[in-house]
Amino acid sequence: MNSSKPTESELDILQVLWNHGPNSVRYVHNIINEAKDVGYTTVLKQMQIMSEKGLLSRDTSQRSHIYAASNGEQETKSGLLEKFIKNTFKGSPMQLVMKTLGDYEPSANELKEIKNLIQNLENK
Amino acid sequence: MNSSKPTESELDILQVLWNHGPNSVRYVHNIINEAKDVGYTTVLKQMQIMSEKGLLSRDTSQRSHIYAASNGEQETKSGLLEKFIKNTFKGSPMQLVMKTLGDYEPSANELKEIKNLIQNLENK
DNA sequence: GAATATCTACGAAAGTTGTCGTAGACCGGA
DNA sequence: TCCGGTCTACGACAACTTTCGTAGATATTC
Repeated sequence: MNSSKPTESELDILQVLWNHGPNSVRYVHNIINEAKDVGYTTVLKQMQIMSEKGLLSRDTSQRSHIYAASNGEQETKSGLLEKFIKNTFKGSPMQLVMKTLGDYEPSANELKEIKNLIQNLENK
Repeated sequence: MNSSKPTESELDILQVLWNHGPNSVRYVHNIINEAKDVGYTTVLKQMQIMSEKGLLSRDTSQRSHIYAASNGEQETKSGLLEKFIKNTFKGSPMQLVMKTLGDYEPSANELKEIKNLIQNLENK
């Protein structure tokens, strides 16, 4: 259950693995380091811990271990979303949607996209 | 800046103060205790810390201090929302909205509400 | 084959969050 | 006036997160 609730910096690592597929610590560190300054062994340690927790799996057959996300991106984000809605919007997905639309005022194209999705939902 | 980014349990306290107005630790503790078991001094300590952080203000003129939320509910939630979108949805509010609608499939009435909001946004 | 670079493993430390126990002040009723 | 209840303040602790230094093993290069 904890596996679907990564912390903030764990999420950074997962994003890299989701976007680029299974990779080494070196690779992940390079990507993350572009956005924020962090030591190599910091990322290494974090990925080892994530491995223990079950968030990542790893292939240790080569000297440089290859890590992969255990759970899918959508599944994991659904877990985080649920928790966020519960904590911040009293469990009401609608409140979240309404506030997001209100706060960020989507472009005409984006509104179209949403309307399409709503259309699909209505036809169910 | 930190003032608009309360932690989970800080948010619990803020919800009570937003919903019921300025109140004592005793009052807040009673409400929170209905939902989850937590000691009185735990809530007290937390509210004292929130006071130091600036999340709460307090009136100490009576023996029982009265606490009030420093920042508004909508403002605070906007801050949390922004952070969540940044961490989890690469900063894209649309991704969040689409995923929420997909995950929770709102009722016909709720869809109507969203369409109304979209209508309003289009007329701007 | 010696020096250099790269990797993992381990341990430690600092910061954050959430939790309470205890002490001491104060208040209200018997 | 004394006792039980209530209040704040203080400090401590455990769990979790984030960070990295160092050591030792293994490749790579000249």
